[in-house]
Amino acid sequence: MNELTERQQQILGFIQENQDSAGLTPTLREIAAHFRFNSPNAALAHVQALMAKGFLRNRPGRARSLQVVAPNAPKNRPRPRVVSVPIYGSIPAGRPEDAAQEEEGCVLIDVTTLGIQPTARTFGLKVRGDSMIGKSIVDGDIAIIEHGAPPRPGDVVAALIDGQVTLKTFLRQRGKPYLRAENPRYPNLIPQEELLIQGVMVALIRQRQ
Amino acid sequence: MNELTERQQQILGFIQENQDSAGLTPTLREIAAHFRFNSPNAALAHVQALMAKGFLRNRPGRARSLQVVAPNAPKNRPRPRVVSVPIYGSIPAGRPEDAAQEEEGCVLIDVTTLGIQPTARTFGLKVRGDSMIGKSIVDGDIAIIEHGAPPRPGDVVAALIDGQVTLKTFLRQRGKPYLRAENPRYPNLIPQEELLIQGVMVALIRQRQ
DNA sequence: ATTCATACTGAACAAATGTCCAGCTACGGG
DNA sequence: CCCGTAGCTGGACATTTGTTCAGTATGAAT
Repeated sequence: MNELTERQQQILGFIQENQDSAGLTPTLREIAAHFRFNSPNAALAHVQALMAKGFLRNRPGRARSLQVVAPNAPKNRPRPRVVSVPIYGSIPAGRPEDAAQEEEGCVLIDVTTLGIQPTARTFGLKVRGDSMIGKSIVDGDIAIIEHGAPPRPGDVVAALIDGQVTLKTFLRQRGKPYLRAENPRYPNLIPQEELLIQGVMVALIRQRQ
Repeated sequence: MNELTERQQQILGFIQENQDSAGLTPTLREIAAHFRFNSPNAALAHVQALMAKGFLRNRPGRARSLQVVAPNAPKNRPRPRVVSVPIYGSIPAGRPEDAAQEEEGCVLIDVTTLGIQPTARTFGLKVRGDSMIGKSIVDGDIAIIEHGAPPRPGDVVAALIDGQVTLKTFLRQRGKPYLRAENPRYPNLIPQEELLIQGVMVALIRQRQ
């Protein structure tokens, strides 16, 4: 990986900061104005060097099309589709998108990682407690749930129980569905009414404490 | 909050999808092309309606300056920065960016989720085996490693042992570092030479099998 | 029948923006 | 001394892009 000059690092940082804060990719003239260049060509020269070194790419001739590329990413790899997955601490009732719910940020994941359709309604569920420790799902983890997907036996699902959404393993016994906790300290759940499955867990994310 | 017409919802969604996936805000002509309008003015009319209803804002006269304003989202929320994290099955030796390594795709995660600096050198490591089951890290998981971060006692680290990179818990005993497997079937590792730490695990991702 | 809102078409223009060319200075290495 | 690289200046041009104006069609409400 080529080293960046000091000026190149500054310019790359400026582009990144603008995209983070204003959500707007700066133009060559805006970059030139920031660094007090008298010409957009100076900015263009640095940007071209950064592109040659694999830190930036653009769409030639298109306005504000600079994109920061992670240096270790393979070249010309089609950029995977990212979905923004809201994370909920709990979902007391109803639909994930109810505004009254306790939202705890979001996470961006590409759909290939999740193995789901880009249009799927997906949300994250903050795991509380240790009922799923047998499947190495621990307190604080974030379960990525695909809403509306029909569960298969063995799937970890988000189910609505007593007005709370909780994770359990979905199984069938003699054709009847039930939910199994993966911790012997918790009982299985055999619903008397129709089971309300919010969705199936498609991925798990654990963050550093 | 004003209701959106069907077409307005479609156009808003198109803008959001482009920003999420391509990271590039579409122009009025690109919106018109997508919806097969014959005139950018049609797209402009919808965009102006969305701005009047508070779902979009722009910088007048500036290219690609449409920004989605989520009515329920906090104001001025900084857009999360996504890093593309390459996933390696193993890292036999040396540096993660060695091209000869066995790469198994990548994952995009925003840096806030990872809790790291955007410039950090980060890679994913496919977990093999069950040596870390005591910390609920199982075979097939993807450990997101921040390269070069100094480990603290208790951190899970990617260490180079016998030419292989493996995950272990980093600890010190009487000032000397050693590595603990989180499975009683595996011994602790007290290195005779300097410990080669590739990085610290900052997150874990588990995908549906 | 009229009015209003929605959803466009068509054309033109000004400004923004990327790109190119020619050129300069300073510095380090051979 | 010469060459290559980095880091700019200055200017010009082509293209992209936002914006404006005038207009039509449709459906719903009055």
